[in-house]
Amino acid sequence: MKKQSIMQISEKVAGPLQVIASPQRIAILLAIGSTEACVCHLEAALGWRQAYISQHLMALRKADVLTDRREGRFVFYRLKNASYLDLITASARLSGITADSISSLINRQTNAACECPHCATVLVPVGTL
Amino acid sequence: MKKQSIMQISEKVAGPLQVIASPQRIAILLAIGSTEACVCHLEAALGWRQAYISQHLMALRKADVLTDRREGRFVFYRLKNASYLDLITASARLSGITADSISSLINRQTNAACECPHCATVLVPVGTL
DNA sequence: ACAACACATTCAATTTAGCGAATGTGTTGC
DNA sequence: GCAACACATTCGCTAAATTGAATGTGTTGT
Repeated sequence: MKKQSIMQISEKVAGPLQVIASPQRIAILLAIGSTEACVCHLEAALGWRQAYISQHLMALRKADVLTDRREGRFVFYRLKNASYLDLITASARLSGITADSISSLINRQTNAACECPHCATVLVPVGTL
Repeated sequence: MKKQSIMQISEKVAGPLQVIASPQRIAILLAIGSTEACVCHLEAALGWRQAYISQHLMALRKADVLTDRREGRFVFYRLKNASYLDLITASARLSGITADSISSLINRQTNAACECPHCATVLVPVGTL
């Protein structure tokens, strides 16, 4: 009874880790951060092919890590649970990375190379025209 | 500069996660817990082949997760950094597992089915003879 | 309705991890 | 020294994840 239990629990615990445990997935989650981000934003931030990003997003969505929200032609992704960032931060500490260099990546909200409504609005406020 | 940085950091962050992210590895780390454990202990606790356990231990040792200490014929393994248990606990929370059911697994020190010096000493104290 | 855009999905090939089987290494007791 | 014990390591096969290429779907503007 106890021996079954430890493996049953371990399988559940491993679930979230297995989906996240890849450099690409980590980079995506960091790029999304605590806000929401569209695919074009991630394209600009990471410099990868669109289809490639969508593949990872699909996996993270199926694993219940991300939620998506459609707004016109754009689809915005957001962490379903902010604790995933804590998991990443904890793993970063174990890798000898300072909390600062992580949070500086997490907190960047907009990307100059991204043309989506969210980023564009911030970059070109109405008052300047 | 920034784009390179996010992938460099992500690779480092993914490191510890990739080694840990499997039900077997999680079970081993839980079985070791915050103390040290010999291979025979893990054999008794998990019910796996010895060579199979050693394979996982080897991987965890190469990834700097575990340290080993030889004492006679026995080799005792210990977490190199207790924060790995925090990582597991954090992932457990994300899986909807209570902290209690995790800590109850972590804290079991001895195993009746294990014949190693550590367990045997505790199970048969000198005063009872 | 059609073209352009933002994103999703499928398919196939390559790479990689998981795991059993066999064998090797270091230690103790006789 | 040799046999028994505790553990480590290598090899090879199978299963699964990764990723590029191609294509599909939904939305907007005209």
